[in-house]
Amino acid sequence: MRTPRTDKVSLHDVAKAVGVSVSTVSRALAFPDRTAPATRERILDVAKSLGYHPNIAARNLRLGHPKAILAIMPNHKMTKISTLMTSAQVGIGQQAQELGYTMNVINMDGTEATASHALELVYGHQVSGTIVMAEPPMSVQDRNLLQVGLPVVSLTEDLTHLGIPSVVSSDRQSMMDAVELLADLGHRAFFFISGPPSSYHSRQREAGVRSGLIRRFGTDADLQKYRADFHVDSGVEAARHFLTLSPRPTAVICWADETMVGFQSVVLAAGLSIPEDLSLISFDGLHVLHYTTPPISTFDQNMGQLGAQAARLLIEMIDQGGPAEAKLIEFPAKLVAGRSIAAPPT
Amino acid sequence: MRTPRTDKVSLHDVAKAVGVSVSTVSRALAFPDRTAPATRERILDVAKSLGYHPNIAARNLRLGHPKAILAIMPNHKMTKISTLMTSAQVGIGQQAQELGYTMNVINMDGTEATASHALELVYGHQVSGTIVMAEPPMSVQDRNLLQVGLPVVSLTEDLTHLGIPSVVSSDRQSMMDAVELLADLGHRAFFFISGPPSSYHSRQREAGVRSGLIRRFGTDADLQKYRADFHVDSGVEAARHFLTLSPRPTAVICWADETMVGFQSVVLAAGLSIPEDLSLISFDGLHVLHYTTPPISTFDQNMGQLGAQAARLLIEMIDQGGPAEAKLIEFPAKLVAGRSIAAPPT
DNA sequence: CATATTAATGCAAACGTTTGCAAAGATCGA
DNA sequence: TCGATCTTTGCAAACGTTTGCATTAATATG
Repeated sequence: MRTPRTDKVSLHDVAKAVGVSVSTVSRALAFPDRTAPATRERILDVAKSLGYHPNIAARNLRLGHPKAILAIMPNHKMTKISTLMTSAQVGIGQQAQELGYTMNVINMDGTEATASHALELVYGHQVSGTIVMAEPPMSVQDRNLLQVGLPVVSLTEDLTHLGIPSVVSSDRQSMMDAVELLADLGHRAFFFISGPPSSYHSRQREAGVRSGLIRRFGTDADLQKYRADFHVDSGVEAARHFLTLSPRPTAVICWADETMVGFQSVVLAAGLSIPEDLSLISFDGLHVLHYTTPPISTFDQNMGQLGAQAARLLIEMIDQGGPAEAKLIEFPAKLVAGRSIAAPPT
Repeated sequence: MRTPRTDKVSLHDVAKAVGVSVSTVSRALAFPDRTAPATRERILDVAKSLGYHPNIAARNLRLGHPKAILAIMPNHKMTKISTLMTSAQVGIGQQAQELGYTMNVINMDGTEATASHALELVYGHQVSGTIVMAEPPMSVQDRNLLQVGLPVVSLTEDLTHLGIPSVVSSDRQSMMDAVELLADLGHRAFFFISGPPSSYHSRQREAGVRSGLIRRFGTDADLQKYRADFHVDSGVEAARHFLTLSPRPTAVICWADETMVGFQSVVLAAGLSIPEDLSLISFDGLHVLHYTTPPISTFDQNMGQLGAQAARLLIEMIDQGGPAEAKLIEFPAKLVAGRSIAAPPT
């Protein structure tokens, strides 16, 4: 029967060339000591000279696992300057590679076509597990990421309530620390820039700020709040609002570095001095915050490490077959000091 | 013979359930009109109720092509704040998806293990083409990205001299435009911050600056130069050097936004005013430059578009079988005006 | 009604591997 | 020298598809 030409050299080809069966060739390559030295050598020679390279797809089909994982990246349009997710991807990829897995990547864009494409990969047995980043586990028509039965790990969001093991940063604790730090310097009036209420991180971080205030002062009455959004422009809006306040809070805590960049650009342009007039601190650890004027203090998440952990966890689940307990792994974020914090003006 | 369990439902399963042969099931799904309405309906029903989803890997094996491309991302450590390559990846992924391809991603890290892993993917027929970004086409031992015979496209670097079709930005032309712009404002003393001489882009952009000067003034004698590197810290060093110059040039052209961010942070801290004392312009279109104080003018590359184009080109080559002519596709970069340019101080 | 044409289905091979089992060949102890 | 043990190799099935060809059933034609 007609079959697509491949001009590739297969086990069969080298077997024929050596005058031996396919199985011996396969074994000569996989278990060198389970085959006679003479034949093995001949086989290796011919394989090399013919330019044989095993077809991994065929092997994986036979073995019944694709040895590949899927990384579902968040919608790129949400964020203009953040490099967080790239770091996460690098971490995932490196770890996967070390464990013998390849990485497929899908960048979400909010369209159904893309979600569908992602599901095609998992339903089509192209990958044996998925890491979802900052996106709710999707479903399109009758297909659903959670129902397919393949392992899933959530990175950056706590989805343990859905039975999904999750790797996250210590949002809450870091924000409590931020409050403590500012309070120690003498600040009493706080301004928190949140993300959208739909954002897990925003909720966590706001909760952290409030807990910090309550722990320290017994109340969070001195907290004013502005609801911003993911990307940098919403920080601009937050700043415009902030400038209308009177009296103005002296300490600004922002839920995300990207938003903070927008905020800072406006308050600087308005003539405020940082940190003399205003102390700033935020969360994420974007490298660019070291190079603003002044550098801004932020909690670094080390997303590479988180990504690697997520990959380890996922592949562990894959290798042991079936989903494990939905545990939560939390990494502490580490304060990277800038020069954006000082005592409030007297 | 024993074979790994998969608990997946295959064509065979639904065929048995319906009481029909595998081939009819396959056809019922692929060519609905080439099968009797009654059976087709029965098959579709059973397939759905059993939860059948085709195994794409098996299909691709049979068809002889993996329907996947590989994106080789540059070493992430080179760059701390740039989001360029992420945009490129998004563009590639979207375009690939539209054309029915999936995307594997490898983030280079300079280790041989990673290069080896990438080559494993292409030699193992896991992907049918490769886009390489800002990395020389790698080779490890007897394996070489170019010799395997699969299509390769270079993104951001001109590798046409190696026979590789390439998609690039108009580095040269943009830099000539930058010179023109500054000269029109009255600048006569220029400072160019280059990247490492090994960088294709750095060479191109420097050439552009020199051509621009020569075109305008007949000489590039008034150009001073500092050799920086990829990432932001080298911009810091460039600035330290710049501050020692006397008299100082009034116009600074930087080869890359990331480096510019470092440069700016230092000259601002040194008390210089931009653009009153110093005009700044650079290249890449990083979004964060809109939010520095002041915003910095830069040439935007629209990497998403470039990536999509590279993917189209690659898949075209794949579908037509075999490498095409090594053409060069150049996209013009577009000036995004900040507030970093003005007439020189008198 | 017989035959030619068309539509619907089934058979089996093929994609490139891996591996349990069996067969053949070699080695050895008595 | 003869079974018994061990090593080396081959056979064939299996992973889940697709598809050329053959076969059967249904329909049309004279």
